[in-house]
Amino acid sequence: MVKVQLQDGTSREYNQGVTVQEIAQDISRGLAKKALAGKVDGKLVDLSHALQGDVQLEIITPESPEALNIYRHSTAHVLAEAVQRLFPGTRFGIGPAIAEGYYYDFDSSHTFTPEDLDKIQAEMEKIVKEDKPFVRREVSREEALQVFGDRGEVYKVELINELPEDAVISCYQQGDFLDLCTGPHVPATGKLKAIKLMSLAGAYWRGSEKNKMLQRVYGTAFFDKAELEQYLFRLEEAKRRDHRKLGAELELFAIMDEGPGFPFFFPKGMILRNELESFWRSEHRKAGYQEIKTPIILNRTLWEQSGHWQHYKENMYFTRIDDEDFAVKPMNCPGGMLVYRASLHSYRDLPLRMGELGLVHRHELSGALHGLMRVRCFTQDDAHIFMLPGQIKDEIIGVINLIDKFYSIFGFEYHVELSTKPEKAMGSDEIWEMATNALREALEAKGMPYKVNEGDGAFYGPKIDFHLKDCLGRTWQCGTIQLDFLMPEKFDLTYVGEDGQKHRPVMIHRVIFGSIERFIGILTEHFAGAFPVWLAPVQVKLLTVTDRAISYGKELRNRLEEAGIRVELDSRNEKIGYKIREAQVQKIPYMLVLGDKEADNKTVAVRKRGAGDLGAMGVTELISQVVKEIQDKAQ
RNA sequence: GCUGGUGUGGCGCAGUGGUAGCGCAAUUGAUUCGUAAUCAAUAGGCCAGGGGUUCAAAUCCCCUCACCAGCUCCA
Repeated sequence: MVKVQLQDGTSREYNQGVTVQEIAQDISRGLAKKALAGKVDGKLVDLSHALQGDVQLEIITPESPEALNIYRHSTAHVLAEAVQRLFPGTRFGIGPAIAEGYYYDFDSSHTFTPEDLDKIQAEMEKIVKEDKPFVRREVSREEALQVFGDRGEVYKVELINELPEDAVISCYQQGDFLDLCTGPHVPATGKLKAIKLMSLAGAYWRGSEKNKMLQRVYGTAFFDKAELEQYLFRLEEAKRRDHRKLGAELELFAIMDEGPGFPFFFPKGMILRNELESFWRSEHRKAGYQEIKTPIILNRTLWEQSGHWQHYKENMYFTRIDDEDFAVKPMNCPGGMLVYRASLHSYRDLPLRMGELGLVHRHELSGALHGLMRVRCFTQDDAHIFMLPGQIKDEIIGVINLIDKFYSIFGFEYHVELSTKPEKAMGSDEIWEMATNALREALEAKGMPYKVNEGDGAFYGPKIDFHLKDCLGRTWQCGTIQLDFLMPEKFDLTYVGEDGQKHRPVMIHRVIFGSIERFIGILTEHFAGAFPVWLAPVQVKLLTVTDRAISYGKELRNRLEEAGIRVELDSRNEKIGYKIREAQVQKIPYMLVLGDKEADNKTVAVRKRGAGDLGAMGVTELISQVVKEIQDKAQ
């Protein structure tokens, strides 16, 4: 007999070898029907898993957090089987569940087309109807190599060869499709209800561009059709927030064929930018920063000294001036170093925080460009903090706090990553370890959860990265804090210590927005273009009902302008509904409807974005309300 | 950079070998009207660019560019 402790705390006894499915059946028919998998002592298993000893057992149903991944992973196997049926000879890569679905990588002589996706999906639905069981089998390494080797599955063989010595090797089979897989899976293909193939893309085998590019099919799956529909609807909604679309509609910016990756900012986009910059300047003044500006083009010798010439060349643009090599700056730090070095510093001056809104240019791969999120020239809200070794932790924490303050004002959620020494790096392992530990300590002192991103640091130092999400949930690095012991060395930076001797300062590179361009992209998607009043390019729009209200409209426009409000007057000969619609589409926060009544009583009829018609209000009252919202940076 | 897809007036789209179309926007005229689209007229395109096939190309083929999705890479 085995004793099985269930999730609700109760225990039951069964004969040895009882399966999870049988236990579910024993508990209730409803549960048995819903059951997808089991969790034995914290480990996910199939429903067919037989229990050999006393265990704790949880039955995985669609309500369980783990269920969707198992379900989607099983769907990926069905996708592979469908491809095997329709395109014999296809070799299989990997097919995991991912955040919003699953994918499977194929190596096929046939190039899949979007039309093929429909065919494959139809085949998948057939497989679902056939309700084939997923059968697990544990095999020896030799057998696994034999089986997959015979089938010509070179990718599977490569995976098997790299499994650790003591790994349990398991295979799953449904119908004629056999896959190397740890599982678990749903009991049979018939469990898969709402499946949809989404897209097609190339993907390098094992994520390395040195390897062959396979064909990846992305799909998703849900427990029922309604959830799938809802997901597809949400996707469509999200696309409406796309900053590239809104940027054009709201006349914020554009990227033209004449400058791929080099954005143009229109007057309304500049208002947004300038508001962000002036907010940035005032916050940084408060936080003890000074501001500098360094040139965009600097001599080759500087880039050799900084190491960029050796480590960053493929991302840089070059030019020649008077027969000498120059480079367009990809980073602001070398210029910042020269500014530090231009004067003598005492330990009393440290920490010295020098900010720079610096325009940098980087040659990004053409395929990587993406609206404002990934461009070839952008403005970093940079700063370099020069400090004593003993000030490191406090300064890092200070920057973390500043970043958090900024992101909170916009209502952004973010996650943090710690990036460690990359392959192409300057400096010794010891220095890197010291710097990485300093960053880690600061994060831990703040009690901040973080993910480690091995090998993703800058070539001169490790970094803490702050990631924000776009409308489709893709994350983009914005803020970053990089600790650097190497540049001060390379540039022979010094300060005079208490002892009268020269010492080496430590430095931090950091950005808050990251790139103003990217930040505007994120901001646009976050607010779906409906910017809070303080950022809105047009804060108040005056709408006249008839031409009789035009002179009152002009008078009001002057009053609002004097109060520092960005205001536009729409005095066209159009119906009020038409003007409202246009202002609404432009996502203008305040509309003031002006007719005979308002002109006679010297009031305004307020229509607020998101709230609708608020009725009449005195002009002074309206002005003070708008001004307060601007000052409070209300969302 | 790689794989696949797309490229038609400012925007959204139709048009698969035989004189380039629709809606919105724009311009002009009429209408002076109270909370998401008044009516009418007019104008606007070397069909991304280049080369080719054909009596004939937006449409078929080749090259280039840009964009989209993903991979790789990074703020």
